[in-house]
Amino acid sequence: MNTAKIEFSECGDCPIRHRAVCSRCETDELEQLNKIKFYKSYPAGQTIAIRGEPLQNVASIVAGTATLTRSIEDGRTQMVGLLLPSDFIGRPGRDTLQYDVTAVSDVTLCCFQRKPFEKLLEDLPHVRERLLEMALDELDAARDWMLLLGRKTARERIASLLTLMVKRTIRPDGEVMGNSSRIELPITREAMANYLGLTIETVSRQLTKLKNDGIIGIEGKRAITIPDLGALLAETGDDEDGGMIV
Amino acid sequence: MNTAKIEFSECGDCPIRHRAVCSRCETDELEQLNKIKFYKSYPAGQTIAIRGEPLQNVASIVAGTATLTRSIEDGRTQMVGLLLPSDFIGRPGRDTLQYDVTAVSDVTLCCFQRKPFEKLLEDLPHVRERLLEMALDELDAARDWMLLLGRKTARERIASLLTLMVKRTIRPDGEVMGNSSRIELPITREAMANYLGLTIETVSRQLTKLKNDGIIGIEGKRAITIPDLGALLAETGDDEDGGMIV
DNA sequence: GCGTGCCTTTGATCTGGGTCAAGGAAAGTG
DNA sequence: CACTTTCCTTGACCCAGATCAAAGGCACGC
Repeated sequence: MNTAKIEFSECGDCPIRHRAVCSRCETDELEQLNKIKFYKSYPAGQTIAIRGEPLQNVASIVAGTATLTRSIEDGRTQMVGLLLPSDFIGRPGRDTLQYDVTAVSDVTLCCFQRKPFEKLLEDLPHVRERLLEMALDELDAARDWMLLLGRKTARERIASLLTLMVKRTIRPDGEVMGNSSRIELPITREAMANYLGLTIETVSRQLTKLKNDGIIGIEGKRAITIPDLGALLAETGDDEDGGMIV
Repeated sequence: MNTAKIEFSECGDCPIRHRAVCSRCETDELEQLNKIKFYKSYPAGQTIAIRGEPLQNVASIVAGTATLTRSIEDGRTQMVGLLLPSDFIGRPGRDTLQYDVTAVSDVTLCCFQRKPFEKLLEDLPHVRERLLEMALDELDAARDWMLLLGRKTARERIASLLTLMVKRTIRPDGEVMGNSSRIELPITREAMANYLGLTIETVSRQLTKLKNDGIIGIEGKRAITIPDLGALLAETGDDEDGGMIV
């Protein structure tokens, strides 16, 4: 998808930049991190890691979209995390992953061998601090998602997801979106359904309903236009302040 | 409820013991923490904190049960966390809370003023490390709950909750439960419903169904007996290994 | 003992979203 | 260009769980 979009330089000298630490890292700290980092790419659709298998590396997403899913044998699947560039995979202090990680688009990771990384952490307070912040942000996001899964209607769920996508699309260039915007859904209907706790049929139906109501426009399979962001926001079921954490 | 059960000495010299740091803290580190700690109690039903209001303190639960909930104006409410003794409330680096915190039973908190606590954190690597661990555990728990909310049937949800309760009941004395056991539900049907993304009627119906199927016994309103834990586990919809993180 | 509330159970009915089934549409492939 | 394959949409029908409504307990104060 956009593997090539983010240059090496964007990932920067410090490999877990973006939401991560590096703005606060000292040069020598970066040196240490750089010594154990390496890049790895996965084509769209490929499994990056499977629940329960020992985890060799931790990584930061440089480009592409990956998903974190949890499922039961009978096939029911729930996405529990959407990983966009700057998100972190894996966790210090755990040697197995609790979830399946899958590349949705072509994905490039900036990896660190877990053991050395953990050892390094002890000397890198900035990184540890940033990891805590990120974990807490993810926790908030997960909890917001719990409200969605437990209490929201199908239409509200779709609207919430689109809102989330818009918000997360803003970030890379730091540009603030106007009232109207256009997003490329980085995921299939199936992934959307798994994220929202719905079926693909319901996702499809609600999308067309939102289109018919003039809340969104649909261009092809993946592009959504949003003529009035406020109108979409009003469909999410959230409080005005738009509590959803991205 | 059991306010008196946990003695001051159990909370120990280090106030965020239990799941928290203190086993690894040095004596002088404990000293520092103790200087800014104080206890606070809330009767059952009382609101401990409201979403959005500035957060003065962080705290560790010493006794009782509290809930973390997120809700929308129209009354829909989703519980996003069940706080039992040893759990932590609040987060360093955020000055407002994202959720409502409510005492379900009588609750005793071990509080720290947030600002001094945050400053202290800089010098207490053990505590920071432990906070990260706890955040990651909570994240895993939240994600497991997402699977429940997104994909499980009402019966599976009830069974999962009971299983969770059993597992969390074990901890305080470290005693391993036998195959059969008895738990006191610390929460009302309404709280269960809000936790599970169901209505109280459905919760009630599924509980009686499980009773009629011999999976559980119901004694009064709050006590549940589980003659065969394996049978209950089989109803949760989870993999055999019982992946649920407590 | 007798209300008065609160929580819980049970019943009857309704409905949002699931399930099953049948077509499109776009992209690749030989 | 026909021929899969993959993804998406649409329709018809169904059912788990929501909603609406009515009783039980049980604990409390008077």
